[in-house]
Amino acid sequence: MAKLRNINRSLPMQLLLARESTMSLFRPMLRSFGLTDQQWRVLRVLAGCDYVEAFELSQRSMILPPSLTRIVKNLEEDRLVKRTTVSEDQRKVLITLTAKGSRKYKQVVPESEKIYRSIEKKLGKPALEDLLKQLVTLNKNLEN
Amino acid sequence: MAKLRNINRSLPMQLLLARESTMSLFRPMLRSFGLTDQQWRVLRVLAGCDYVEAFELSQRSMILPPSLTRIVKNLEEDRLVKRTTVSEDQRKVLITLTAKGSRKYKQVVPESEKIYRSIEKKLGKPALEDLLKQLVTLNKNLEN
DNA sequence: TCATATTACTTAATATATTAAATAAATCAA
DNA sequence: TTGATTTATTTAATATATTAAGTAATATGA
Repeated sequence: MAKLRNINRSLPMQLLLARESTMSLFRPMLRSFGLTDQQWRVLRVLAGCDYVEAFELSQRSMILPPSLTRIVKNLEEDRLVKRTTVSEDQRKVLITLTAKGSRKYKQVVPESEKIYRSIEKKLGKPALEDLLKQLVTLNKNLEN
Repeated sequence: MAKLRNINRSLPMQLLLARESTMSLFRPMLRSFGLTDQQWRVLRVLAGCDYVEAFELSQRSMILPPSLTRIVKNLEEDRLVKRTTVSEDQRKVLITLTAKGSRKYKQVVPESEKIYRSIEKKLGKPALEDLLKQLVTLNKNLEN
């Protein structure tokens, strides 16, 4: 019978496993701040600039537009972000962090970095750097 | 303000991106066979053995038990898998591939391998091997 | 042996992913 | 200028993820 490669030799499976091993270290911390993984990705992008268009936010947070609509709605109900429209193009939606959102972000950052450093310690900084470099290369080469 | 590392230097984000770049190559093919990513992961594990307990299937397909319950139910409705219980321990559920499921698996395998080889070509076999090795190491070292 | 704990799985509730279709504003072409 | 197209986002429908709680079968210990 046609045999598929073993899971240990499957790039998609190893990437899934790696993503899970990694996120499982951050998840409890994020939950303790009342944030889902995706909500944190959104806050993180918003913290880097004054406002972002929905489409760009979708790209940069790696969340598809339909999911983003709901996530932003929930974040808005929690008063962490604010949606506005820009008069020059009424189709576009701009999203910004509120003061409360900014405070939340600042609370999470040091905890996140703490976990990141513990990962660096477990893997070794050179190995981590090397892995990151290879992932960036892969992402560039598989870009559609 | 406390600043978080850039996304290009974030292991979780690069892993997410890499997983997406990779899966986006397989997804259209799987959909053309009427399979979701997760359904394929299940079929793939089942193809490797006569029967699997639900818990082991969950582990090996990287799908949490509550999701697996529904996925197996849907696969069962499509007549691709079958659920049975074993009398020695009535709590356990054994899942097996049906003949139809096995045929589906055999149809997908060569298409999957074709895509895999195209990835090997894009990245270079040594780079891919190296990346896989590093991911396996990461997964081992971050194991909880 | 019988109450208690554990195991294996399912249900439930909420959040997100994916694909397609809908909507409304902006642009383009005749 | 107006009808057709494109763009930006939202809605809808179905599938999956995550966490907590529930259920039934099995194992454990006094």
